[in-house]
Parts: sequence; C-alpha cells; structure tokens
Amino acid sequence: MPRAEREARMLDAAGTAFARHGFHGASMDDIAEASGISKPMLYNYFGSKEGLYSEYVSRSGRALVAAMRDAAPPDASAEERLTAGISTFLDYVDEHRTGWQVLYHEVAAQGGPFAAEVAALRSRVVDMVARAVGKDESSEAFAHALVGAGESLANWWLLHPDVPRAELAGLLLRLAGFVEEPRPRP
Amino acid sequence: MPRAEREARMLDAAGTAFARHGFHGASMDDIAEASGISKPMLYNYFGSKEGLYSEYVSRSGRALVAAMRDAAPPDASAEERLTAGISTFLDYVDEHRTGWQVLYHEVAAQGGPFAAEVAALRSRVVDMVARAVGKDESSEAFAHALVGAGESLANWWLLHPDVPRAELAGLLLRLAGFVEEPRPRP
Amino acid sequence: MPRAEREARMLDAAGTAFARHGFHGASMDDIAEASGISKPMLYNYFGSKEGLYSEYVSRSGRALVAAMRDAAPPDASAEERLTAGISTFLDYVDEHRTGWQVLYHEVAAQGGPFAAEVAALRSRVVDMVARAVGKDESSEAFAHALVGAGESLANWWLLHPDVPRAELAGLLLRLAGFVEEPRPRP
Amino acid sequence: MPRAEREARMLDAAGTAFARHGFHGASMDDIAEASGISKPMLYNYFGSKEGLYSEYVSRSGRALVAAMRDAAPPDASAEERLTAGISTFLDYVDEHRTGWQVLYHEVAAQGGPFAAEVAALRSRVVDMVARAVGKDESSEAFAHALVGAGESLANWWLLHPDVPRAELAGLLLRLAGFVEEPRPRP
DNA sequence: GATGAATGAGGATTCATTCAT
DNA sequence: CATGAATGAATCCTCATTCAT
Repeated sequence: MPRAEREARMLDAAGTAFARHGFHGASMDDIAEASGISKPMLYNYFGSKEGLYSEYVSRSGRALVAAMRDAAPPDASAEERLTAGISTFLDYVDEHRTGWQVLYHEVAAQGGPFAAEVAALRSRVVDMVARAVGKDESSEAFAHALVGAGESLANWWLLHPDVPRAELAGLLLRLAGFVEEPRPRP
Repeated sequence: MPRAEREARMLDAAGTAFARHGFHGASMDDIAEASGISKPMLYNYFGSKEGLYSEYVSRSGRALVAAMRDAAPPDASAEERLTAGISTFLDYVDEHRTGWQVLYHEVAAQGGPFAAEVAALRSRVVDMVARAVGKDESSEAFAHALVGAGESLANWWLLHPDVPRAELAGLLLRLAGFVEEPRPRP
Repeated sequence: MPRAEREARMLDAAGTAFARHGFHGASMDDIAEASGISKPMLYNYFGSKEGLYSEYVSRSGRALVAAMRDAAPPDASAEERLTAGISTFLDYVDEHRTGWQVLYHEVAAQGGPFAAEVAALRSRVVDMVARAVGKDESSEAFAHALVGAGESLANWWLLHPDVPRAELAGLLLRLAGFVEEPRPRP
Repeated sequence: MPRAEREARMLDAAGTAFARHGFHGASMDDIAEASGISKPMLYNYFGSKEGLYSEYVSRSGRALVAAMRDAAPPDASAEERLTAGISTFLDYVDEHRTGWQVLYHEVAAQGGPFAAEVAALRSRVVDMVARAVGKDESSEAFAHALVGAGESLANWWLLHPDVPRAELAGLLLRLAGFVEEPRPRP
C-alpha cells in the first residue's frame, strides 16, 4: 500500500473518531482498528496522538481556507468575492462534515493546545471577510460577527438539510449589507 | 464551612478546570485539589463527574437565559427587548467568563451527552431573538445567524476588552436590521 | 433507646448484609442505614468492621453450639444425644437463616482472619458428634464427615423446604450408623 | 513467553489470591504483582476481575468434574464407580489445593454471581453419587449428604495429611452403605 | 451520648506509548 | 517495514474510619 494512501486512511479514521468523541474521548486503539492499520504505524506517521490530531485539524483547516481564498478570481469585486466565499464555505461544510465538526469544535475550545493554529486559520477567513465588507474601523468586529453568523448558520443547516443553500447564502449576504432592500424598521 | 459555600467552591474549581481542559481533559483529582476539598465530597455532592459537569453547565445556562429573559419589561418593543437582551448577554459573558466558555464549548460539541440541555437553552435564546426580529418564514435561520454572530463577537471581545460594549451592541442591532441607515451598497 | 436494643439492631442489620454480600461486599454505610443508626455508633459499639463481623459470627456460633449442647439431658444415651443435636441444629438453621449462612460461609473460608474462631466452634460440634458415635480410632474423621453431611443437607433443605425435618434427621441418624436395617449391599 | 504459559501464571497467581482472600478481598494489583505480569495484561486476557475469577473457578470445576466422570469405565458397577470417584476427588483436592479451596468457598457463597456455575457443577457430582447409591426417593437428599461428607472430610484431611487416603475412601464408602458389616447398634 | 460531614487510602479499569519479533 | 503484545501512569470512584458540633 502506498504511503500516501495509508496516511489518508489513518487520517480518515482519526477524523471520524475525533468528530464523534472529541480529542480526549477518541482512543488510539479505536482509530487504529477503524483504519485497519496497526497502532505503531500511527505513531510512526504522526508521532503522537496530539500529532495526529494536529495534522488532521491542520489539513482540514488549510483545505477550507485555500478553497475560500481561491473561490473567486483575484480581480473580482468585493461582493463577488464574498458570495463565492460563502458558497465555498457551505460546500465545504456539506462535503466535509467531520472535518468541519472537528474544526468548529476547536474554534470553541478557545484555550486548548491546538487552538492557536485554528485561531490563525480563522483569522485569515475573518480577514477575507473584512476586506470584502469594507475598511472602516469597526470592520474587524463586523467581520467576526459575520463569520460567527456563518458558522452558526452552517451548523443549523446540518440539522435542517432541506433548506436550500442559496437561501442561506442570501441571508448571509444580506447580513453583510449587500442587500437590494434594507430591512425596514419595524 | 457552610454547605452552600462548599458547593460554590467546588463548582468554581470545576468550571475553571472544564473551561481549560474540557470535560474529558479535566480530572476530578485536580478539581478536588483546586477547590481545597477532598474528592469524596465531590462525589457526595454531585454523584459523578458527569453530575458535576452537568450541574455546572446547567446553572450557567439557566443563569444566562434567565437574565436575558428578564432583561426587558414584558411590554417593551421588539427593539428594546433585543437591545436589552444583547446588553445582558454581553454582561454575562464579561462577568462569567468561565461559565461562558464551558457553555460555548458545549454548543460546539453537538452530539455529546450534555449537548441536549445546552441545545435546549440555546434554542430559547434563538426563539427570543426570532420573536424580536419578526415573524417571516426565514426568521428562524436569521435568528440562528444572529445568535452565532453574537457568540463570535463576544469571544472576540474577550480578546479585545478595550472595545466599548455599546459599540458591539450597536453592531449586533444593526445586523438584526434595526438601523438608521442601511449600509450603502459599495 | 436502651443500649442492648441498639446493639441488637445493629447486629441484625449487619448479619443481613454479611449474609447477602459477604464480609468485603457489605459496607458499613449500608449496615448503618439499614439499622437506622449512625455509623459512628457502629464504631463506638464494635470498634471496627472486623469487630462487628467477629461479634456477629461469634454470637451466632455460640448460640448454635450452646443450643446443641443443651439439647439433651446429660444422662441421655449416645443416640438420644445425637438425635437431639441434629434436631436442634436443623431448628437453628431454619430459624436463623442469616446467622447460619454467615457461619457456614466462614467455615468454607478456611484461612481468613475469622476462621480460627469458627473452626474452634465447629470443633466442639465435631467432638460432640464423635463422642456420640463412639470412641474407636477413626471416630474423629467419621465425625467430620457426619458434620459435613449435616451442613450440606441443611443447605439443601433451605432450597427444598417441603422436605419434612424428620426425614432429614432420620437420614443423618442412619448415616451415623443408628439404623434398624442396614442398607443392603446392591 | 508463550501465551499459554502467561495465562497459566496469571491464573495461578489469581487462584492463590482468591483462595487466600476471597473474591472481594483479592486485588488485581496484588494478582498482577504476584504473577509478575502487568495489570493491563490481566484485563487483556480476562476482561475484568469477574472474568478472571470466573475463568479460574470454571477451569477448576470442569477439571474436577471431568476427572470424576472419567474415573471409572462406563460399564463399572455402582460400587466401583463410587470408589473411583471418591479416589479421584481426593486426588484432586490433594493436588489442587487452591483450586479446591476456591471451589468450596464458592459452594458456600450461595447467592453470588458465580454461585450458579459452581452449583451446576456440584449438582453433576451429586447426580453421579445419587446414581451410584440407588434410585429410591430419598436418594437426592442422601447424595447431598454424602457429598457434603466428602467435602468436609477432604478439608479435614488437608489438616491431617498423615491419614492414609484409603482410610478416608473406606469411610466414605461405608457411609454410602457399601459395607461388609453394618455398624452395630450401640 | 449521637450525628452530619469529611477524608486518606486504595480498587478496578483504560489509555497513550513502546518493544521484540 | 509492520505488528502483536506489553506496560507505566493516570482516571473515576468507593469505603473504612474519624472529627466538630
């Protein structure tokens, strides 16, 4: 079996276990068994449980950020870039459910040993959003709010899969201020 | 030492440990030592590690929801209620940092044995928000997005304590659609 | 509450717990709760768990041996004494089921810390039997066998309470050699 | 070290500990240390303390019953079969002292979670004896008495090893009714 | 005298990690 | 390389025992 495939299988099994039970709850025994590869190989490839987790989180996060960054051509308008980013984000969540769960969990675990890396990745997303929505002084806070809204909405969507993706994207765009008509003051 | 104080100390130490290491990562030994009370007492008061965690989460969550519900008089307008709720939420996060961390962490752990209770509490917040922002069909999704925005913003604020609370509240209100002037289309 | 009654209640609860769960399996907490008397009292009266157990075993054993010794007048014949002893023994087992269970359990635990006392009590029973069945050289072994037969039969009887007591007594007497007609060689 | 030998060592140490302290009193720590094998191996091989105990009891019991069943050729007479069974039983007790102690102890612990299996094994012995001594209505009780006599005698013999085995066997046979001359009525 | 409340010590069990083959 | 087999170090939990009131 080629090295790359072995690695992929291990990471796959690890992701499933981490998503289901969390870092502490998942056991190396289970991961080894689920991947069909012996425990010493896990250690040979990833050094430790932390190494394995870190690698999984890191890959998932990089994949998400890269996809969002490449979602729109560099010369696109702010609105186009935001639209493409939102769409790509929702695609990612839909297609990499376990990866997303682990990532989001780590976002929430603010102080842990892996939080730094995830925080850095999330910062890049926030920056993208901030650049797209404008440059005034409060845009960083605003971007944080928008990213949180997107995360929450994505999680809600996983429980309500019938809601069409476009509706969610529209909602987020409206939140971001890209609206035909403002919500009238009640 | 009166029974209530002992209990408070244990819950305090437990909260800190859970916030820092998560449920699995925190050990009853450490909690006992940090609270200055012996392990058997933890079991006498809370029955098990799960019981202790559950009690901590439960209290924190109830306190938050109750505070938000009572934030505005019943005859207040939607905007007033939302404003008061946001303000109360930010107060809570500011004053009960560890409680908030544990709660938010549990929001992210979507499948665990305690998630149900936290999910129920969060639902009540979402409902409050949904009622405040209107009744159209997409308001549930919209409310989820707003709540996520608030959570994310609160976490960001904890890292940037100099930002005045009013600014955050204004931002969230604007997101909710209560704005003097819509963001102009760029 | 008079001291004697308190003691009796504690011993009663202890006997039940010991019979049901064994020495190690029974907990002082349970015994205290079952007797309706607080744990410190148990320690005040019996010093330790071992003390409590020992006292219970000791009383039960002494009661059994005393009853058997006094079962027949001193001038009775061997057969009469044996008959009376067997009958008394069966009475005891029937009426003090828990005491008997604990005693027999201790007989079987040959090496434990309480075995010595129980062994001494049992020796006295064996001696009585030995004196009753005769004085030839093998009578000690023979008496041991008879006592074991009685114990086993008593336990069997507890599971088959419909068998009349007289039948068991007859069987044991026949085993002891006091028979009208010997079992014919098949 | 081959797997079988490791297992044997663990069972050996377990037997000693269980015979000396009983199920509850024996600790897995002690068993592991006595066997020179680490605790996790005990769990790997036997699953739990109960599993270990159960396996030890089960093996000991099966060995005893099998030996007794195969002690005589199938076409032997009742007396021959009984003689052979008694002899085999005494051999077993002599050669597997700890196994016997644990088994006998479990016979006395009438209600525990392992009692059922031991009771079933003992029943088979009782049945063998019942078949050997005849078929009248009281033979079950009689067989129970005889088996108890054998057990008690065996225990006595362990404390008096100088008594020749044949003497004990003769005594038991005589009790069973296979005698040249009945004990004369005193 | 009597008890609610407290704890030190230890028990069963699991897990990340590492060799010997 | 690859793995079956092994373990040191925790972890959760319980229990006999003792104070302070």
